[in-house]
Amino acid sequence: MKLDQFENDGIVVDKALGFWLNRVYQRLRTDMYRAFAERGEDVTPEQWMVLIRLWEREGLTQSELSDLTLRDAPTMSRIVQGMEERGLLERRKSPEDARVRTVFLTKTGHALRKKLVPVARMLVERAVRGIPERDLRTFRSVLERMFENLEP
Amino acid sequence: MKLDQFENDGIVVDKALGFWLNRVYQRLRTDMYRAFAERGEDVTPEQWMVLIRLWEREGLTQSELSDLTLRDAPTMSRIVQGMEERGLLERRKSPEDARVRTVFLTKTGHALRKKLVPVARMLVERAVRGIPERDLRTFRSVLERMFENLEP
DNA sequence: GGCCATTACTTGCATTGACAATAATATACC
DNA sequence: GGTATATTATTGTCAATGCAAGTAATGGCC
Repeated sequence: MKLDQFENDGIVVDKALGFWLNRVYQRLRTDMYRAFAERGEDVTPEQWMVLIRLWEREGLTQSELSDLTLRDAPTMSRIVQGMEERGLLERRKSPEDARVRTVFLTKTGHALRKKLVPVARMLVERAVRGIPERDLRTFRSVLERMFENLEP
Repeated sequence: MKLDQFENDGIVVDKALGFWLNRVYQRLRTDMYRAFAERGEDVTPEQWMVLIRLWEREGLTQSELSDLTLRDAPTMSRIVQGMEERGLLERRKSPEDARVRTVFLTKTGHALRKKLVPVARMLVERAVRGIPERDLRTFRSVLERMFENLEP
């Protein structure tokens, strides 16, 4: 199908930023999920984001994880619940504040680091293959600027 | 929170492409959904993509819509089903091929065009505000290249 | 000390999404 | 013509998401 084929009051669909962002984001996400699954690890990209944060620092609260990953509280609640059921982490009631649940990795959760980090790195390398470093810097700066431009 | 704070075997999280893609895509999507909702139209961004294709050409089959929007068949089946229940479109059995259901807009579906296109255009304008045209071209070409680099 | 707003988390509901499996129909090939 | 294969669409399952509403605990303020 030829690109630039659909025009709607000036919105050329196949050139629309949202269209391409969705396209690339979705495919990147699916690739990552499949790559993990192929290695026998049923870890979603969203769980991966949580793992990365916890490898760096354990004992984060759910709301800290929400902020760091830009998910709302209900979503984070369910993600960590799923990860707990899978044995990747455990939640402990904070002794200082009974409302808070702090999150700690299990042995399994820690072990995934060695296994999955190279896979993720390989995916990124493949995604950016052949793209000049200069263009990637521009790409990133445009993303950051777009993010600032959007709703707070 | 300072950026570049989390490093995992060389993956600097807050610089990671996937992280930023997700960030921007998610926020763009949510902004669009809210902008439509504020104007009283309960249209999701995914339904919006379908509308755009149908405004351009009616009578597309579900599988054509799947291809055009990069959704798989079950997802498209449910999206158009939801839109049909909302009265935005109707599905008709193809006379040539009994397996196929072709999709046509209702009056309501057509009417949304005038109402929502300016909203979408406003969102894009806000998102790219202050970004040089040159950088946007680079941005788009990087997205396209990344898409090619990923799984077919 | 006691009310009240705030915060942390959970649950409910609806949509999107991927994958697997199924039903119905069409096409290819012998 | 008849069987095998492919295509179109649907349903089921599970996870992620946003919003709204609810629960529990904290903290401020009088």
